[in-house]
Amino acid sequence: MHRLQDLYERLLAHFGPQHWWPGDGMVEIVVGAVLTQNTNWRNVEKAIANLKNDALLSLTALAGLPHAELAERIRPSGYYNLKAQRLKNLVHFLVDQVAEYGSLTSFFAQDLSVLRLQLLSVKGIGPETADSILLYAAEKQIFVVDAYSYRFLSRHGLVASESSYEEMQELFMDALPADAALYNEYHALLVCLGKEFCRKRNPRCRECPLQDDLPTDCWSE
DNA sequence: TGCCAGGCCGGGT
DNA sequence: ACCCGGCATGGC
Repeated sequence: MHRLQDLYERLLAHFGPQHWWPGDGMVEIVVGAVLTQNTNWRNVEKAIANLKNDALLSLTALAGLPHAELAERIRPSGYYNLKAQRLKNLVHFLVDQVAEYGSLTSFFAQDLSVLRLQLLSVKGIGPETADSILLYAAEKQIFVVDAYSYRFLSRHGLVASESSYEEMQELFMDALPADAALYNEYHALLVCLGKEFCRKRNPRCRECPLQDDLPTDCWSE
């Protein structure tokens, strides 16, 4: 068994299943993926609630909403002008795809690598956002790498020096069975671990469930 | 109080 | 090909 599989089992045993984005709809997942860029999820929830309360959580509603009104709704998630534009870019792209393929589900049924390149071509959609959409909305077998993933791999000596996003992604995907549900949980567990034990100078770092495997006290540094 | 959160882009070396 | 500033709110 690969080291990364063992670490996964331990994280799962400690934190339990996280069940990220369990079925609130593809549009909500897509919107959340953009809004959570470098932003606390709690702030994103407020923004999504604003949209949901006004029945704006659909591609057509979002596409027809003026920039200022969208920005106002998503204000709590931060970078609201920037994200309003990025959401617009993505929504317009998806509306075009729905027009061509008939539905979001049909569009997402395409080949993974094709979808990924298309998403990355939308301004404001980078690797992590694209992969989050692919994994959590399209349910593709793709591992989502984030800031925690690098610290995790680095701290456990699984990457020598700074690696690219794609290199770290390959590391996980080569070590694990190709399983979207597994990738989903693993990513969520890493975020969970990071939130609790990866804060800089966190005095609770010795309570980290993986502390036994670590050479020093705090694996965040 | 200051620091940070589930990044990405554009301009400068 | 990297490095860096900008983007912005809410929570601890």
